[in-house]
Amino acid sequence: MAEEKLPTRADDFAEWYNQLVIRAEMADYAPVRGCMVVRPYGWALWENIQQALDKRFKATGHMNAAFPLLIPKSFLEKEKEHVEGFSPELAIVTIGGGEILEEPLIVRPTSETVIGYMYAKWIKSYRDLPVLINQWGNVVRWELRTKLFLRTLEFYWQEGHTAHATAQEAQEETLRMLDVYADFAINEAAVPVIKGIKSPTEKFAGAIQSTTIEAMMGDTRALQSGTSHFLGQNFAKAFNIQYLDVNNTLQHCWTTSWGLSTRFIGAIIMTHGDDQGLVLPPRLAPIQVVIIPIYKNDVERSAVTEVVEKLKSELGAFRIKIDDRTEVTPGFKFNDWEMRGVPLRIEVGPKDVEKGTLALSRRDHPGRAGKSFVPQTGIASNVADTLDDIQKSLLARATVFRDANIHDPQNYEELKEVVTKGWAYSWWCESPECEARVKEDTKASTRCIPIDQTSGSGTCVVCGEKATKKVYYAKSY
RNA sequence: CGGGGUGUAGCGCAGUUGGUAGCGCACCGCGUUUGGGACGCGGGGGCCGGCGGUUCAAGUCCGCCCACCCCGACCA
Repeated sequence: MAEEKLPTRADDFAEWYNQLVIRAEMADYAPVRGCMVVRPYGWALWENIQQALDKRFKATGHMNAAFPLLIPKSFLEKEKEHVEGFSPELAIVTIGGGEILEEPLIVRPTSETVIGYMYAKWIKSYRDLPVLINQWGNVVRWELRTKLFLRTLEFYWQEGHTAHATAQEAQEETLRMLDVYADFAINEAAVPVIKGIKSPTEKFAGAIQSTTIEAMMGDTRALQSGTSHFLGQNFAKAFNIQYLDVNNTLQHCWTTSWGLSTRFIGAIIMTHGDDQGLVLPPRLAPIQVVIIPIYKNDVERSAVTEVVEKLKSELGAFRIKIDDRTEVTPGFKFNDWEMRGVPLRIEVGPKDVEKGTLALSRRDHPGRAGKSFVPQTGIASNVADTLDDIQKSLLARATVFRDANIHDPQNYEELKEVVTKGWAYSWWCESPECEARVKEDTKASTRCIPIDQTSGSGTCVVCGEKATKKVYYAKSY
């Protein structure tokens, strides 16, 4: 077993995160620098994320497919911004089967190019549109500074790629999928997110416009948790994705792409985690209820086991785990499962057998504070209600925390102060110079221009010029 | 790639003026324990990052490499 205490978040948030990911067995370091192994407990969480998203993708008319890992290097070069954005972080295969390849292959950093190539083959007529495809897969980006889940050389994600007849349709798709991400984040992961538009300097390489869901982590830094891009006709032109319209005129398609990655696991950890460890949202938690039998001797054991068996059948609708390890004490198990973030714990001991009760502990109130004694009868509906309540309270708590750490600086000096301890929400004249100046002075970047903002105008907090949009500035992961 | 740091058991560390390696946790066995991180006894485990040098003798001194971590230029 691991050592007893994690560093606290206040002491060292980065170290808290690193140790927690390892000790909760979410992931581990792989032999290659910057690569991670996602362990079964972490992958189970990812599978629940996948399910929640995939259901939504299907409901909005998308189908899954699989495109290859290897892409001809020349493909990347067909879109100018795209190649400039990605070339520094490409892994390139130059030898295959012992022979030097005539054309090097890149390990996909994202799949716009191959998918664009295929779409050009498949799309002939307006009747073929829209094409709505998603792929679940992995990509490689040769990052310099890595951190488990948040930034690794290889990561797992989904990338949706769609082609449309009109710009408007493609823009609608971009926003539709941003809504899907926000709905997923808020309602499944209990992670409050802000939907917004990336500044031109922060957008995806090759996009006309990128939108994002931004979340605030427990140290107040921002995390881009999902993105959706309107690609205009950039890739359609680079790959000749064309169709004949109703008037028999050849047109370029309008395309989009959108992605959410295993980074989101990091978002969940850093949004809800506390000094005891992980706190997983009930709807996504691999284990929703852990049951811990407590007994001193064989007589007690058989009586307790009987209750546990009954619980097992009554709680069939939930993801449960019975921790019947004999080599560790109940006290150890309490701490262990709290560290792993299981939302609800049920303890069954001799006293409960006698009184017809159970001890129920909520993870969102760690330690003895979250423990209450409840009757065995009606446990299934009690569990359902409690999980639901935990889900709600996690979202509420994270939202309160976020809003308490968004500031409204009145001038540039205040902005510089505020971004050291939270986010700034300020008028921005939309000039890249002001954006760059803030980054230079504070390390905080623009996160997004939120979509939901009241119209109006003010003066740019940096230069004092007229501004019609407010933007979030924050340090980010 | 620039600045700083660290390499000794799975992890965290100690190792004195050079004398052939130890502690805590984890792991294995037995017993007692078990309602908030149990205890006793007994075990297993090391090319001391690598190569070379000095020396009768190097974890320790010298040189050169290598790896990793932290901080600065890029990113879901």
